[in-house]
Amino acid sequence: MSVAKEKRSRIRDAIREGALQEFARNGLAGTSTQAIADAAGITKAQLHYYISSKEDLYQEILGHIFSEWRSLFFISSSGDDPETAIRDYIARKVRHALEHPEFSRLFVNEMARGAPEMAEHWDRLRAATEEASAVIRKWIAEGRIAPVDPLLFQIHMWAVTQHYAEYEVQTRVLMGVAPQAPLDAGRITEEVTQLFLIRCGLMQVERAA
Amino acid sequence: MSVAKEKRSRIRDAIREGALQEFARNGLAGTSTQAIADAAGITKAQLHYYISSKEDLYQEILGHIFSEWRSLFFISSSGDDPETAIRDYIARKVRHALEHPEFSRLFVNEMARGAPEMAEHWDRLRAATEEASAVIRKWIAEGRIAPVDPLLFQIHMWAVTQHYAEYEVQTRVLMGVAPQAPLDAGRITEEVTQLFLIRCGLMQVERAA
Amino acid sequence: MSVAKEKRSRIRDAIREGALQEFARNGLAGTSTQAIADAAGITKAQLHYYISSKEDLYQEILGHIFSEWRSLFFISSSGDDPETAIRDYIARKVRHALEHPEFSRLFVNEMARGAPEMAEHWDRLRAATEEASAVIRKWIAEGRIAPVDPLLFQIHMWAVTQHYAEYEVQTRVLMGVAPQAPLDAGRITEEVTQLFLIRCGLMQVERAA
Amino acid sequence: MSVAKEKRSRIRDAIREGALQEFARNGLAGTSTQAIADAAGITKAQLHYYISSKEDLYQEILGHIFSEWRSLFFISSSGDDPETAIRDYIARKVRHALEHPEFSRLFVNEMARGAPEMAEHWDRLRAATEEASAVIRKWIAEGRIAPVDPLLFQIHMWAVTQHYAEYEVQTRVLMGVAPQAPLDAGRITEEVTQLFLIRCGLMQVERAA
DNA sequence: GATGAATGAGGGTTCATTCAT
DNA sequence: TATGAATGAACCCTCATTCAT
Repeated sequence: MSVAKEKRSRIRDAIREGALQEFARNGLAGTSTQAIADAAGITKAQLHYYISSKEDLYQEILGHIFSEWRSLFFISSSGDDPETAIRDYIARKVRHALEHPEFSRLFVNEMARGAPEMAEHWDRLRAATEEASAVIRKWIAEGRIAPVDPLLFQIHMWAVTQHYAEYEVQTRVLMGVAPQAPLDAGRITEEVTQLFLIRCGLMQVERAA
Repeated sequence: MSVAKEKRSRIRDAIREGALQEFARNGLAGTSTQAIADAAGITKAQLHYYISSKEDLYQEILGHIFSEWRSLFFISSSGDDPETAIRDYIARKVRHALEHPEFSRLFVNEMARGAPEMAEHWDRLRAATEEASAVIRKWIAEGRIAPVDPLLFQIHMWAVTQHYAEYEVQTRVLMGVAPQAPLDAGRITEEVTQLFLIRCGLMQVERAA
Repeated sequence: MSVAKEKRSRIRDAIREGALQEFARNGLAGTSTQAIADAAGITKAQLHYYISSKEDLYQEILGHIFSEWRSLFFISSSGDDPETAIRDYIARKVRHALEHPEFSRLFVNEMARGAPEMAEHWDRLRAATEEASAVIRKWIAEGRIAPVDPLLFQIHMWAVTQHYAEYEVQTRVLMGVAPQAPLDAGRITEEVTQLFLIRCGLMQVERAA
Repeated sequence: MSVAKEKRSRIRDAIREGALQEFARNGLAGTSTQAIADAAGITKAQLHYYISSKEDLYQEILGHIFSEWRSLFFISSSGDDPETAIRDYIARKVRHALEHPEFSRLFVNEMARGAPEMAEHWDRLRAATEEASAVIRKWIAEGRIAPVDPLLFQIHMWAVTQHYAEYEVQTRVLMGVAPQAPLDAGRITEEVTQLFLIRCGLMQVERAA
């Protein structure tokens, strides 16, 4: 019984994983259930035994991504000092973008479609963002960082870090990194961190030569 | 004669426009020729009279985007001083992202697929980027801006400005702007400009309160 | 005026010629009006100005072939002696098969379809064949040739000679003749003639070695 | 299980049979998958579940015909005496032409197109023909038959017997046989056999009256 | 006459989903 | 559960023919 359950669970994971890859690559409409079944190593008929429809599977995965991101994608409101919070956030986010680019790709694809499936998630996103904005505003009020637009500051950090997932191919071309080789996470994290720490006065610009 | 030519030209434009919208929304595979025809206000058979195939139309539009971008998307190597060059670049790019978000959306979608149709364009992109990097390096060498990684500096400006096109829906939600209302281009341009000018020492951080 | 007429006539000939080639190659259903127009060196719209429909053009060509054949394809009932009549017939037919194989190909293709368009021609064909049979029967009655089945005798001459048009490709392969090089008409005519002359006692078998 | 397999096998046979009929009638280009599906008594979508493409199905059938013919269409090199070998060959071939005329029709249709799909079969055909030619040459050398051109002798036997399949409609008209009634196989076989036996001295011409 | 444009029907094929076993 | 088979709707595209200029 437990063995059967475990197998079922393994198949479900394989489906989620395969579907994520395929949806991220080709979008909802551009992905065939056959492709998902192949990626999961099962037959198409078997796939339809585990899912109710392609759309539902897509929805489920979107929700999955969303919940994973809530922990990852917002400046923590824990007691960290601003610099630590920002450094951690950027490092975490860059690492995630390089290791799991499919998440971002599926996400941006959904945005391109006008995010019809996201309606139910917007409230939670807005709330989490507002929470982080409050933290930033507090930092500003306490004189711990220079004044910034809290919302746009977050959006820009998000934008820059996401970019490495979404434009991986282009970044490889521009940085001269071969398809399979890893991108230089250190160089990226360093430069991104500087950009935002300097912006809010937590780091000084190097003197010009 | 001229009337006929004009009509033909109008139809061709309608096709390009409609196809751009649809491809940007649903990608190559996810877009049906019926949808393109509808968007262009013509019949499917008529569409196929004007194009040779969906793939070719896609390619043509991709090339179109690419050539438009060459003028828009790189820091000009003209004699501008660094601040003017950066300000202009960001303003131009933000405006474009807000007015023609489909361009970026089609582009990021193509990236997600691994950019199979871009092969022929990479060389030109790399060359243009390298040219801009040379300009930035010169600025650094001349002590006109603080040292930055020239390539990543460009990538990040690109990332932040593109973001407003790609994540328009989300941005609206977070900024509380209704679907049809315009986003606050001034606020965005201002904050983005500050981010990058401060980074390279061309603007000072406001003193914390 | 006469010049215009001549041009029109030239176009009509080009259409017939082109259509014959195409129909012979790909059959009625398998031939597109575009292909015919191309072969005739005109536009598709222009073609439809000259013909009323693809089917009608096909019919016309079939009739054309048929009338050309009436003179070619039956043993002449003129006063020739049997040997001359048979020799002439075979020589004429082999030459025609090698020079205008399209005729036979279109014909056999029509047969394969059940010859739905031939209905009106059958009577004339049967009459002509019967006429020739009468000649043969007379020859037999007069003791000028050995007894043969007059109808089958004709059918077999027809079959063997047609074959060189219909199976030209295969014959080339078997005889080792390159695609553009001419088939050995002399060898073929000689052997075919012997076959039928020997059959009706007008030529002796070579003694076995 | 076995029932399912049997059903599948029956469907496959129905497809092959239906496709053969349709292809023989209208050629590759002129045959629609709908027509094949109808002939096989299945839906178009079902057809495409069993075949990979129309072209592949055509190829498969062509190969099928070809392999069936290898045993049928060459003078056996077994120890038969010449007369038996020739008599058997003709009888076999006439029977086949009358019973399975579609084979020949598809074949001749393929020839008309220039036999683009036959490339891979030519070698085997040439080899088999050459083998039979060797047998005939041996017969001649041994004085068992009169000298003939071995290749053309084969071609002509082939031509005459094929004819009854390819021109069945015309033959019916000329012989006055109603569409469904059987052709007189005996009369045909007899006359064809005489033609070739007489040619090679294995039978005497009847004395003229 | 000639031609670019248009169109309704149909071409081959794929697909998400269901069904029977 | 799992899987071959089936299906109706769609998909991309071509075609014979007509129309307007």
